Amino acid sequence: MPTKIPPHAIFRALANEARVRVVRELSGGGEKCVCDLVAACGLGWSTVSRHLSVLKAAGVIADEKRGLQVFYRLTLPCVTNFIQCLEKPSRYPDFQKSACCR
Amino acid sequence: MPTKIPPHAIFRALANEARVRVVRELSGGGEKCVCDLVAACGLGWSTVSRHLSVLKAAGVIADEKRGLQVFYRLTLPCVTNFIQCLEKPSRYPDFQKSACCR
DNA sequence: TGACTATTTCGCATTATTGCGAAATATTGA
DNA sequence: TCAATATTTCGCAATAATGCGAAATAGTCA
Repeated sequence: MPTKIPPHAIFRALANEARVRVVRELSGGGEKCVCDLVAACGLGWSTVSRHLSVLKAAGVIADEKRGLQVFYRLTLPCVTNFIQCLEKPSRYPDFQKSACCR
Repeated sequence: MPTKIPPHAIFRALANEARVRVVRELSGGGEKCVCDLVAACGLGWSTVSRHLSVLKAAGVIADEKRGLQVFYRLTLPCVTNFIQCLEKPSRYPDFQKSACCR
């Protein structure tokens, strides 16, 4: 059982456009190899690899090596839900009336 | 209507222990003055004030001045839900079996 | 074994974040 | 108007994050 990672550390792991893009790519439960994620991010391999290690250290994703390739998958599906909530058009209502994430 | 703030910017706003603490203090829909939040964070006034401006710029909280004091409230309740999810003990299961945020 | 492929690690330069204290701003009440 | 209170803004120093390319590592296959 991994050590408990505090919420702000999870947020920190997600506080980057490329890392959110990785989460998006993995949303739905599928796996992607690093090559796919590099293509999706539009950044260098070494950069994406480090982003992946940040997400993995935070417990957001997990990896599995098969042959030459490493495949990543999402381990924290609620992140997907939350991102979807953040993208609803009705995102800025008053607390009382909010339909966001409910 | 404020400009749409991308998810990673929301995550960035929450990527700090003090700012998450502020969100916690405001969870439930109540208001708090800056003095309360300074006490809750255990940091200097100027530091907390800047944290509040970061959260406000991200659309996570809103402020209202009444008399000498400024009161803050949460505008994005799904953040509370997400934090609660992150704190569930069953946070690190496999994607398939996860009960997190469901 | 040796070449090839996929990925990670390292070191660097640039930029962003964090916390502080001092100073500025705004509101209230004598 | 003047002083007191509540909060924000500013400038600074220290630390962290970001992206890159080069080099290292690991697995596959001839």
